[in-house]
Amino acid sequence: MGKIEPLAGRSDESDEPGIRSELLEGLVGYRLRRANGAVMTDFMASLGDLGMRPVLFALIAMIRDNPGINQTTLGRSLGIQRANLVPLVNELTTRHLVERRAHPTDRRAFALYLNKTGEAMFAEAVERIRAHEERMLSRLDEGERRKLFELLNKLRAD
Amino acid sequence: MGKIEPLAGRSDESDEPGIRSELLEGLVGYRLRRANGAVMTDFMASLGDLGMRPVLFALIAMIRDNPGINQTTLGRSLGIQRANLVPLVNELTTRHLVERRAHPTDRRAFALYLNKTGEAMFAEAVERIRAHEERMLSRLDEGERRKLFELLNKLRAD
DNA sequence: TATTGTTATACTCTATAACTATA
DNA sequence: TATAGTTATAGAGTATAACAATA
Repeated sequence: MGKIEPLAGRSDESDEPGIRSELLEGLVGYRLRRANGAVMTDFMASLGDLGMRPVLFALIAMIRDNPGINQTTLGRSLGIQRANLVPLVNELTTRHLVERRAHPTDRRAFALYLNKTGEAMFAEAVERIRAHEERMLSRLDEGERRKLFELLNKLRAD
Repeated sequence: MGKIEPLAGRSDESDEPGIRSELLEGLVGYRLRRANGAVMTDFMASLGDLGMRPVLFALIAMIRDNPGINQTTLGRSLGIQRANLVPLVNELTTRHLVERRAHPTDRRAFALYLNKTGEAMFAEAVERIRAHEERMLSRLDEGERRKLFELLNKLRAD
């Protein structure tokens, strides 16, 4: 049979007519950047009016599922540096979504908890994110979705 | 047989022991953000000393494969807004990697070209990116790589 | 009127170094 | 000595609005 096609049989994957972008389209880094950008844009369109951003939701979700977690562990879990976490947690406490309580054993640390307002925000956000995710994955069947997650997981080396 | 496992059979995908992150790990948005971050970090570690960043390389690669392209088309092809493209192209011209020439038919526009220095930079960057990409995809076999690209492409709705 | 390139601006994310108070 | 949280700061990506020159 013929030669192996570069990717999916398309010689020009750019949306711009007459513009070649095969080189970039063949790079995971580029694909991830574009896919990530598209998802971020839809996320903001879906939850922007709540004042929710991807990072803030990640914090809320982690604090909810790990009540009493401290900032260092939280940051390490999400790939966010301690220093960059501070203003984010500040934002959440200012908006009364999260509480900093005294840590039971370590007086250097805070124990983070979601409060009532935070729980309500989480519920509303999760609901919207469900629709948002469904929109992003709409062209993939169940098997493809599993496969995508599996492959993205294999990619992660962090 | 038994119930369907949520994802890949792991109940806790966090790297932090005792920390639950199933909710986030089940979101494409989160997976893409983390994968993208890991790839960006390795890219900078691999090409940072060249003064190369993912966006700059994307510009160079596109100008190389589309000599004479104008800034608006370039930006649209890469998902970068015209206004944000200006300082990036400025940086490339200042470093003598790219030239702005008069557009043959449209006096409002510039025609962008890679010059000698730009070609050399492109060659060196491509070589390093090859190794970088291989590193990122090392845990995926050829079939998995094809599949990943196919699925990422299906995801893109931009 | 619409489009190209541009300026200005603001927000967010990320990275680094250094400080304090506790461990 | 090391760690948790913090402050300060700088770089980079992204978004919007508005303008001059040209189509």
